[in-house]
Parts: sequence; structure tokens; C-alpha cells
Amino acid sequence: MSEVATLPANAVSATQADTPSFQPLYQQIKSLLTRQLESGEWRPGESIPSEIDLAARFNVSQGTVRKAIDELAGENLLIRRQGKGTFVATHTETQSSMFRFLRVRRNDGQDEYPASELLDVKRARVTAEVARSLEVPTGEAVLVLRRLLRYGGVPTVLDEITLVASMFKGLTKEQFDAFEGSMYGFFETQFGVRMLRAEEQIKAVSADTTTAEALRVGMGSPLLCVERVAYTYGDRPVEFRRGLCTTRSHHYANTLS
Amino acid sequence: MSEVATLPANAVSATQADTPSFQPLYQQIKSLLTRQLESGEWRPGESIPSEIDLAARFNVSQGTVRKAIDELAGENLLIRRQGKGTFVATHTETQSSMFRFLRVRRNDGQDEYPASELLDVKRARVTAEVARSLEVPTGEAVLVLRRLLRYGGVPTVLDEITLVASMFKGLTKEQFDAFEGSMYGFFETQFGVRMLRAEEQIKAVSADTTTAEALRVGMGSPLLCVERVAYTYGDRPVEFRRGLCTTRSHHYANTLS
DNA sequence: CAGTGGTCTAGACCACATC
DNA sequence: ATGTGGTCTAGACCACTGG
Repeated sequence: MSEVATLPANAVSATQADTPSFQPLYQQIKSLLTRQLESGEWRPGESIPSEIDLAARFNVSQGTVRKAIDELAGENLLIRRQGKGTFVATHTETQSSMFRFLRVRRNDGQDEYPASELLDVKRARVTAEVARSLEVPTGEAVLVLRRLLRYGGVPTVLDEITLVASMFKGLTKEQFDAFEGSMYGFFETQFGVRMLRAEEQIKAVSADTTTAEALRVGMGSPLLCVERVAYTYGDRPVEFRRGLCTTRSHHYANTLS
Repeated sequence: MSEVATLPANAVSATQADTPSFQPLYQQIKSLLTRQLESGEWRPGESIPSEIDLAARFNVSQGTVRKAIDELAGENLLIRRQGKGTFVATHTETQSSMFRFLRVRRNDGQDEYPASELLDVKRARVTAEVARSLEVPTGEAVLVLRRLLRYGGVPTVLDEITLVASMFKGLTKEQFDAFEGSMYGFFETQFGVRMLRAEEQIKAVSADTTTAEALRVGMGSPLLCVERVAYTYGDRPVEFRRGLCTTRSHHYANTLS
């Protein structure tokens, strides 16, 4: 009972009839696991302890741990692999995990992953509008990356990415170019910043001169404007991104259910 | 044991070591429930039997039924309500259930549901392109509805909706106008066609003359073009929709996770 | 083979809604 | 008070993985 440091000494018992705001045991376990994930107790790609281990640590039944892990897996924080274990999700492993947040697809339905070219990295002060999205004071120091995605060599998406500078200390173009893998994989391994969730707002706009040139389309051509705010643990926003996307041979794909 | 007609006499036992393709019991229960939903055994909005009832009917434990229902609820086919029961999902009940598939939001973040105006209903033959999406032969008889969505009186989305005629026999503009509620609610109650899932492809286009007029924007203005294929039970496509959307004061919202 | 996650059971009790 | 879904347990066994 007193053997494990991570045991939740303050865990409420399963029965708590008079508690005004009832929280199930498995939710508490989930919170504990989330906190440990956030603190970096287990690195991305590593396995967490087995369900039986955790059940013993937390002094609950396996089924309760199971339900907590089920939810975390449903939120893509963990990945279950039968026979092997439960692993911390990462943006670095498979192609599909690297492009989990990319919704741009070919019109003919074939799978194709784009090549990314970082155009430049600049230090700047955040504008009022973006500051609101990032929940930081206006004028906060930020990094602004510009990036081009090419599908089969064809320039298709021009991204402008704003990051809170304090979380990405020392980020340079050279460091980025030396990295193999996706941008979120880069953030994860180099800065320990894990993108868990994002909200996107899509509009239609006309290409301005410089964008038209970069994407090789006519001035004034219609483009998708995809604005994204990406969040890490605790719903903390850490990235604002505005992507301009040609839809000659690609589209933005979404599933409703 | 022999009292209930719906009992699955052919349910495999829980253990089946040598079966090449193993299917868990709860998946079989899920299939049975899905079939009964599809057959209209329980109407949208009605409650299905309690977990205990179903467990007895199917001769399995309550936990197994629970897991089956959990998945169906996760797929939005059923809705659980603690203390009351489990209900067949519907597009007719609450505001939010009526607009479950609508992703157009105000830029300022306020909630607002649009007013719908059906412009016309026409009989036609399906084009090759749409036929492919609907998985019917080219030239199949279809209904084509045109509709305008207004947010706060401002025309914002112009939809052209193609339906396989054989599933919507007798649909007229008058019948539609007499109906209170959303379009999918109309389809559900009048024709028994339930939209369960949809895939959307989004592009940016320039407004043509007639669209510009309907949406009160300049000729050539950039618009979102949202193409949707909606599916009913068994992943059967039953609707193709092309929406043209102004994004002056609205946007298309999406969550990535 | 041992260890992991995945399924299934039976039973107890809790929270919520309704009568 | 009763019936519903929701939580939790303890234990058994299955399917998958890797040494």
C-alpha cells in the first residue's frame, strides 16, 4: 500500500454519495496519467507501464485503469498495441502519424504526402489578432516561419506559422533543415512541445501578388485560407498557422459524423 | 431461453480459438442491433430496450451489451441518457442535433443557426460525375433541390442537392415547405432515410454570375465550394451536395485530433 | 513460453430520472 | 420505490507479440 511513490494517496474511494461534484475513479486515474505524460515521465514513442502494473500502483482494478487508458487512446494521447503494450503517441513514427493533421488530399483520391520547404524564419512581435488566438499579450516575442508544401513537385500550400518564442528557444532554419520528418515531429523531439489537438477555420480568398507567384497561380485566383490554432496539454495554444492552398488538383477533406 | 424471437440462435460462444477470423461477441451484438435499427424496429427518438433486457434477449452479460451500445453511441447511432434509457439518434430533436452536420460558423464565434429557403425542386438524370459518388448508374433518375441558407437574413450558402429519386418518392417543394425542422429531419420523418455520416471535399472557386447574384457578392468573388456525400446504413451513399459559401462573415469550422 | 492488451462474466453499488 | 444507465471489482480466459 505504501510502496509506490506515484500512488494517489488522495484518491477518493469508489463510493462517495454525498460529494457534490462526483468524479469517477477512472477520470481521476486519467488525470494522473495525463499529468505524468505532460511532465515527460514517459517519452513519445515509449511504452507506459502495463495495465496490471498501473492498477497495482493506483490501487484500483485493471478495468478501471483500462477505461482511463481507453479514453486517452481515444484522444490520441496514447496508442494501444495488442500483445506489445501501450505507447505514448508521437508525430515522428509512421507516415500517417506524421501527417495526422494534414487534410489536403489529391482530387483523384490517391494518397500522396507532400514535400516541405522552409522558406525563412523570422523573429517578430505578435499582432493583436494572433495574440488573442495564442492567449498571450500583444507584442509578445514570436517566431514566424514561412513554408511551402509541394505535392509531386507542384507548390500547393503556403504556410505562415507563428510560434511563441519562449517555447521554441534556439529554433533556426539550419536546425530545421537538418531534421528528418514532419514539423510537429521536429517540435516534439527538439523542444518537447507536443501538438495534441487543433481548431481550423477555413475561408476562401483571392491570391495576392506574392502568394500567386509562390503557388504559380494567377493573381486573384481563389485560394483556401486555412487558419489553425494548435493546442498542447491543458488546451494551451502554442501555434497559430495561416495556410493558403490552391485547389486545382487538391482539396481539403473532412469527415462528418 | 426460447421466449424471444430476436434471440440470436446462431451467436457463437465466447470462446472460439480455432476460428480464423475472430469476431468478438460484442461486435456480433452490435451488428444485430444495427440491423434492427436499420429495419426500423425502433423509430428515431424512441428508446431501445434496457441493457438488462437486451442482455437477457441475447443471452450475454450486461457488460457485453454495454460495449456494443457504447460503440453505437460513439458513432452517433444511439444516444445514452442516464436514468432514462438509450435512444435512437434523430435529426429532429434539439437545435444541435438538427445542425449536426453544419460546419459553417460566424467569425465572431457566436452561435447562430441559419434560415433555410428551398428555391426549387427538379427531376433530372444524374451526371456521370455525381453518379460515381452516389454509386448509381449514370442517367439514374434523381431529384435536384436548390436551397439558400441565410444567416441573420444574409444569404451565405447556396446548395444544390442531388438525391436518388427512388428513395424520395413524392418529394415536392410544397411538402418540404410544410415541414418544420432541418432537411435531414425531413428526410428522416418523411422518407425514413437517415443520414449517419458524410464526407466533404472543400475547394476555393470564383463566383459565377448567377451565384454571385444569389449570394449578393461580386462576380468572381472567392467562395468555398463544399462537396458532400452523405451515407446511410451500410455506407450507402444517398445524397450528393454542392454548397457554395461566402466567407465574408462566416467560415467553415473543423477540429483536428 | 511469459507478458501484453482484449473480451466476457457476475455481481455489487452509485447517480439520475420518474412516479 | 423502481428502473435506467454508469462505475467498479475480481477473476477467467483469449488473441497477439516476442524471446
